[in-house]
Amino acid sequence: MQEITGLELSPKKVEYLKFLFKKGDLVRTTDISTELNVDPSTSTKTINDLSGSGYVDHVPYRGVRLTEKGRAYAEFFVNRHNILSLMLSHYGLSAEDACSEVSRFEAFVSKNAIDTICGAMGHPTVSVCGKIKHISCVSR
Amino acid sequence: MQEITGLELSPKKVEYLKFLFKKGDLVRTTDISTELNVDPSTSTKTINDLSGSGYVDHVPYRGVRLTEKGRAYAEFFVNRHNILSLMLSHYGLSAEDACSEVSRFEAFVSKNAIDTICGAMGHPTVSVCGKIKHISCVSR
DNA sequence: AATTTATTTGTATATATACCAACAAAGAAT
DNA sequence: ATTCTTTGTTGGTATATATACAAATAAATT
Repeated sequence: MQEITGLELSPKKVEYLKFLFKKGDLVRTTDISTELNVDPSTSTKTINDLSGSGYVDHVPYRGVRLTEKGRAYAEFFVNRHNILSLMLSHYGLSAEDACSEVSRFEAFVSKNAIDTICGAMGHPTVSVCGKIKHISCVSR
Repeated sequence: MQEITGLELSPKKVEYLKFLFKKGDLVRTTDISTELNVDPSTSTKTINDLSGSGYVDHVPYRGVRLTEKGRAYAEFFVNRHNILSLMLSHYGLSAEDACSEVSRFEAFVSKNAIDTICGAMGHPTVSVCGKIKHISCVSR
């Protein structure tokens, strides 16, 4: 498995993986389109992209699920979101504001930066948005 | 002058304004292309865009300068960069890492968030990247 | 089997970015 | 001042991302 830099995927694709991770198992492309407010054809196409680069397996007309690689990335993406939200909440942003602010820029924050921030925080396990796991977080 | 949300311009356009602000006066499109590592044709086109939306004045074959509006935005962009860099440096990132990390995502952080963070920091005047001014920073 | 629903494919649009080649203007040199 | 050189601009083309509508197709339901 290659190194995660954190900058591999566009903001939208990060959303897709986080949603698939949250749902856990086989997910229908229509569920994705509902959740992310896009046309079903859009989610199918994006899923095809993600499938082509190995993040998901897609059985047409059946559903989508994360690959091993996709799961690892999704897990990082969720942690990244939570760590950044926690950070912003330390500077006076409400949970909701922190969360929505982070959603806009999280795709552009590297794994290196997240590992460093996470270490400086003492590897917290709870954020304002959800729990934080530390599977892949290198101690710094 | 309309309210600044901070989300008006793309990352590249933010770079353009920050560079123009740094240079101060009339700037040649070629200087921009050199600084931002883009083709001269690219900088000319982008400047035309920025001119169309009122951020710069462009006299073809002569140069570019910020409008009043452009200057106000650029000033905010520089402050935003510095405040975010300072924030990341609080979590163990070096000045260079903080600065380059922030460069990637700063365009997606709202003025509201920056004002809040800035207030929580006690309106610092110095960052790891440069000085911070507080002209337009609403106290929170 | 027929109909309805879900999904995919094909085509199309919009934004942002950027390169190259062709052209125009400005400044310098004769 | 007319040419030469440098600088700057425009037009054409291309990529990546994200999106949607309409048509086609597969699956599920009656």
